[in-house]
Amino acid sequence: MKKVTMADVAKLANVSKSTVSQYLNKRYEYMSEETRKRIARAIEELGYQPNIIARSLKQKTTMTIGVIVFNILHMLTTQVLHAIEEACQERGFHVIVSNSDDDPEKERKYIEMLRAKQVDGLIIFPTGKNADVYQKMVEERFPLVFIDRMVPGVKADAILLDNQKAAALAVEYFAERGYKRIGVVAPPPVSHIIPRMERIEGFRQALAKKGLPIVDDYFITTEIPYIQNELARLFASGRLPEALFAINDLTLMEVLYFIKGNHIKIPDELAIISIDDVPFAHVYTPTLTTIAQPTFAMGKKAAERLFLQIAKKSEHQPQIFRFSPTFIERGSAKEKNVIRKREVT
Amino acid sequence: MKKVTMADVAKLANVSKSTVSQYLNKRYEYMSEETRKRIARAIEELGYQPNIIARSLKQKTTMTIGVIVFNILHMLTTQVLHAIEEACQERGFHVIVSNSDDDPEKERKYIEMLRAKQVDGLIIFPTGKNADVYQKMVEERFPLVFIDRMVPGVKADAILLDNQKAAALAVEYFAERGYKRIGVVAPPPVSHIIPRMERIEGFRQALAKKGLPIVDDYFITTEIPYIQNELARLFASGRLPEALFAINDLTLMEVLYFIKGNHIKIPDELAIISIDDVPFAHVYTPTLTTIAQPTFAMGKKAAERLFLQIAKKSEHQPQIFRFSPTFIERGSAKEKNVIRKREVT
DNA sequence: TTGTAAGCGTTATCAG
DNA sequence: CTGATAACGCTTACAA
Repeated sequence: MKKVTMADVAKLANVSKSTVSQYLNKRYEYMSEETRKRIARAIEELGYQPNIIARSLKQKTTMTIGVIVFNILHMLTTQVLHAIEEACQERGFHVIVSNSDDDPEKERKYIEMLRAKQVDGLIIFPTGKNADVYQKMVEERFPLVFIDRMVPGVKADAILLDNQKAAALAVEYFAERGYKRIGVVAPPPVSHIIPRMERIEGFRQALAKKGLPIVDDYFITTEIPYIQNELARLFASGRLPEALFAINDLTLMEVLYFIKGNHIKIPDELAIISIDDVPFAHVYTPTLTTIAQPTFAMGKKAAERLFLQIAKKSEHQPQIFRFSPTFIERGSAKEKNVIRKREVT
Repeated sequence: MKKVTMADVAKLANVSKSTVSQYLNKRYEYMSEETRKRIARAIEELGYQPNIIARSLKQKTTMTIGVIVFNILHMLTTQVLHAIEEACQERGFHVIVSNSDDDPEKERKYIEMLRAKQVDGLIIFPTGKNADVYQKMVEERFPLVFIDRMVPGVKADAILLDNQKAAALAVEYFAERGYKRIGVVAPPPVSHIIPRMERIEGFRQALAKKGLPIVDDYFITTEIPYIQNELARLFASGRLPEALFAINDLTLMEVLYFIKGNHIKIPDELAIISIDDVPFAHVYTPTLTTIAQPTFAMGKKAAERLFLQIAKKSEHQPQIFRFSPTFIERGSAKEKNVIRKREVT
């Protein structure tokens, strides 16, 4: 498959490459109707397709951005990706998606590769463990925005949920309905995963603020695969809380699985609120009360901030954006201690 | 932000660009220990990063493939994308993801753009409406594989579910358990969306084969937003079937929503089987009997076939791969007409 | 209004 | 073992 190049078109149309180039870049203002047509015909005839790689080399811009996610199967990821893709589409950008699998090594390698490929900017759901690499990028003024997680000390744009508020929303809702023994389910808090810390800490503080007991046993913070065990142990000992706050969709799934396996009734025996408005929340029985992240808005904002940086690399003031969660009241948490008839919610 | 190039490294190391190039491509066989070290040091010192764009221009290969999906929020898409990404990762390829939104125009534009960007191949979840464009690619021997849907007349690799079998699996399961009035829920059958046709037709044929009545009213084939209405109309008229086959995750959600709104009992009043093993199938009440697509295997296969084509463009025999669905028996369809105690499944 | 020629940062082909 | 030198396909001054 002989690639046809600009030179071929030029030859056929009897003009020079530069004229063809002008044509392609729609600068036909100073071009005779005549030549324009000849070029158009030549292009048509040869089935010419410009080679953007060559152009990129010259222009030093690829109209491509990279997105590195740490968990491509996470619901938040999918939705944010969707928003980013859409925003890019509008501006003629393309998106290279890479999955770091929450492995800092992989993440580092991807950043390097993507930059070698000359992407115009990077949106990262950071593992949090490559502060040096991130820092280098901001020093070089390479367009960068973090999303979902941020990295302390690295002065870059970050798009985050107001995690503390999300936790408070859950606790307050429970508290106002008479729940006292409230637990949280999360992966282990580790210092470089900020949202996790904020959600767990926010939960603790909200509890304190409401004057509710803080019981260590009710902090189920262990890796996803062990959550079942932990929950089972509590249950067996008869010390299960009355309400549970699941800090994301993955932990929610574990909680639901546990509940199902043990024939526990929601919300009567155990009330549930989770962050992330899972797609089946409204068809589940009972319907699930959740705290939604504005995923679409977040993705869009991330893209916008990136474009801003790309447009004027120099004086960009990095900023942290906290998005407010939305409380979606459904049926998995209700007034406590009220006898009601059995109903489908 | 002066980009440091190979020339800079060469100068600092006191060698020529070609030598540096050799070094970068790990051809140090014929290189003195001495120069190698000098180059390494120079690279280190300058923080040199190769520019892959330049290399691509020369080598005519970008180590990048494009994936065009028609619905980025569909569960199948997410999972297949994950598999593709992983396969690419292993071979050092990158993936540009684009969403055609099932709009042929957009799809066409994307194909063009991506090819202009010199991607080494394309994996497409086709809208089905751009036969001419697809055809041109196969004629040019441009690496291409279709997934999920295929395009009649276009001789390209296609990775598909055995849709007929999937439908038969559902019908047989229902039939063997005494269900007679079985319906299907799907978007409208249109000739260019093959899996839809195959699933609906497969359903019809399986019904015939089992000697079950084929009732027009039980073919609920309308756009997603109208499914509720359609279902409601049937329900109001008292002619709701005993069992429903949902042809994908999106239609399943509609069915579940309807059921929930009308307090219908699964499986006693209405049994359900769907294609796509939704993530909440095992925590739903009752648990959901589904027909899973081997999404991961399909994505992997798609990538493999594409790499095969990329490796030896010339003699590639296009092939259609039919993947067998897996029946996952859970609780949303049971023996019919048997009184059982109420149980949590 | 159009052509010439010099890059862009690599790789590849040959000499040396 | 190393170095010139010519591509790769396009853009962009600068001429004409």
